[in-house]
Amino acid sequence: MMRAGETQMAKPDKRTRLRQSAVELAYRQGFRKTTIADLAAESKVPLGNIYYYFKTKDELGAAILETRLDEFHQLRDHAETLSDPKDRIRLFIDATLDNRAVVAERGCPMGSLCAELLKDGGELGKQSNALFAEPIAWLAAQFGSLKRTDGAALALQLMASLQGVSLLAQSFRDPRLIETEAARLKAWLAAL
Amino acid sequence: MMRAGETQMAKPDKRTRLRQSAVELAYRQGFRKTTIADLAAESKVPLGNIYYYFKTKDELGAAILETRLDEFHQLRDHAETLSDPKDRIRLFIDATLDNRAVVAERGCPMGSLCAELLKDGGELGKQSNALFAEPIAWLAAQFGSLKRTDGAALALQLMASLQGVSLLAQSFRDPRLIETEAARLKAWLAAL
DNA sequence: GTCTATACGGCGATAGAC
DNA sequence: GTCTATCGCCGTATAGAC
Repeated sequence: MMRAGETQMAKPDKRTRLRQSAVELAYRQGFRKTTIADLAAESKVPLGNIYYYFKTKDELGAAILETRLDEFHQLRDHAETLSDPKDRIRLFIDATLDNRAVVAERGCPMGSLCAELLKDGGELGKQSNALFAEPIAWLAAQFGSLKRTDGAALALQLMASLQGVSLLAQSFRDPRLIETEAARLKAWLAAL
Repeated sequence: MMRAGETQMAKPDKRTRLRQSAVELAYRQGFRKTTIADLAAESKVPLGNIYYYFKTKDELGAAILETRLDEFHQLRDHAETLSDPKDRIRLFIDATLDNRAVVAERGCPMGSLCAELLKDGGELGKQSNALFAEPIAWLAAQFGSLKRTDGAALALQLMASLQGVSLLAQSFRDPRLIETEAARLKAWLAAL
């Protein structure tokens, strides 16, 4: 039991800490390679206790996906405070650009996770689809606001470029690839 | 000692069978998820005997990378029988396009392998770099033959698009994404 | 709700007969 | 070179005291 006075100052509750640690570990070393013992060490929650919050490792994977999707939702909500659809799309490109240092080390937070879960072939692979489907649908809507009839195609093209360059930047451990491609994509966007 | 695949023997020897089965299994279900027992079943080589040919699982991984790199070399050699650099690049694009059905199921044979090995964080991840580095260098040379000074940038751009769309096609299980992107890339190439 | 100890299975790798 | 049996470790998950 928590003593009085610890409540306000305490770390986030265990479920939240577990989710955050799981997201971090899965991003750093992969979901499959991350063991419950790893998670126990990172989150400082005893191994057996983890199962009180997440009954299986797959439930943990679902929570990770949910967290990553929430991150996109926050980006989207921020972007929608801008009135120009091109500015909104620029903000999306900037999300990768601003993260280029870590992307060059670990890959795209969404893409590398999807790639892994898709190969694993379980139920999580199918669920991971939303991580691409939602951003693409949103991007397509933004391109649609620009009176383009090919919004869906443009959204796929943009997403593919960002995913591809993230993978290449990771392979070459070189964030400059992302700088180059982001600049090109912004020029392309401006010219649309 | 003679290695099969380098001979004209009617029936591939065990080493070759093992390598081929390992490539197939790693592509179908991932390298990490593939167990030596899986490989024994697929190749019909008894489990213990596998270790006569490959002392560790990592050696098997290195053989898989070598095989995938050889596949690119064959494509490159075929492409270099063509005199027009644009035709050579088109052949490279066609490699993904012609494979779109299986790419939409399992991802790009090179890209999905690199992504997995990079996340795993071992020595194989670093070795996998050649799978991107060689094609990109070759593509850059082809663009260079077109008197472009930005050949390296164009090569990265093309490779990123193909890798990205392969991942998206896999996620959506839809080979048509590859058709659309390949058509766009060919038009882009023709207009260079 | 929390935590220690452990069950149970599967994995890479080896031993050793043939 | 080949193959069966098995070792030792490590993974997920559970038992059960507190």
